[in-house]
Amino acid sequence: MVIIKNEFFRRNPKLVAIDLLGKILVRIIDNKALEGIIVETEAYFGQDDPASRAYHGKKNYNKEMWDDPGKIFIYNVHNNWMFNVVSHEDGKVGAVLIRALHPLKGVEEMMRNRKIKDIRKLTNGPGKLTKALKIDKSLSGKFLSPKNSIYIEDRGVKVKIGSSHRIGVRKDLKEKLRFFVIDDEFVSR
DNA sequence: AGGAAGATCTACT
DNA sequence: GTAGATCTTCCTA
Repeated sequence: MVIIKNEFFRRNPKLVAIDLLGKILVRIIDNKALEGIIVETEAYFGQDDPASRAYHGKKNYNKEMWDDPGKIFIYNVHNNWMFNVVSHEDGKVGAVLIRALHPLKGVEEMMRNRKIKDIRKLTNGPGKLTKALKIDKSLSGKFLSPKNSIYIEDRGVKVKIGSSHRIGVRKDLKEKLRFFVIDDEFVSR
């Protein structure tokens, strides 16, 4: 039961993406905890990464990526909120996108937020998990912290990790930057 | 004012 | 499994 500190995110986003698998994302709503194991992530770099939001330089909608590691960065795509954590070494730019969770606690609450009954479709995609956990733009720019009702814990869960190219990306890098837990049914696709 | 977006849902072959 | 409609932010003009 260790809450992850901001320093965890002060390194290459690829390493952060790998290390986040098996960690627990905790979201507090009305004093109740909604929890899920992180089972799918993607790493994004800065201006040399054509798939990154930061590729075209600093803009209003992406400026958080230049901020300190550990900050939450949220953007909207097709009416879906994408949940990222700013991750980079000093002087660089980058973020890790959380793509899927394996629900642990507060499942009833999440189903109500999503208005569905099938648990397997509850949090198996980036836009789905933000709705289930009531994450939206208002959290963008805040740090992961119990103070802000959202944080990540390490409970020592061990997972088998696989990798692939990123999803939905038009111009991907050669490197494989999507990481997921092997044999977990909550991984998207 | 117009358009595009790292997705999701639904309805099928 | 794949294909097509969807509809909200936020960008560029």
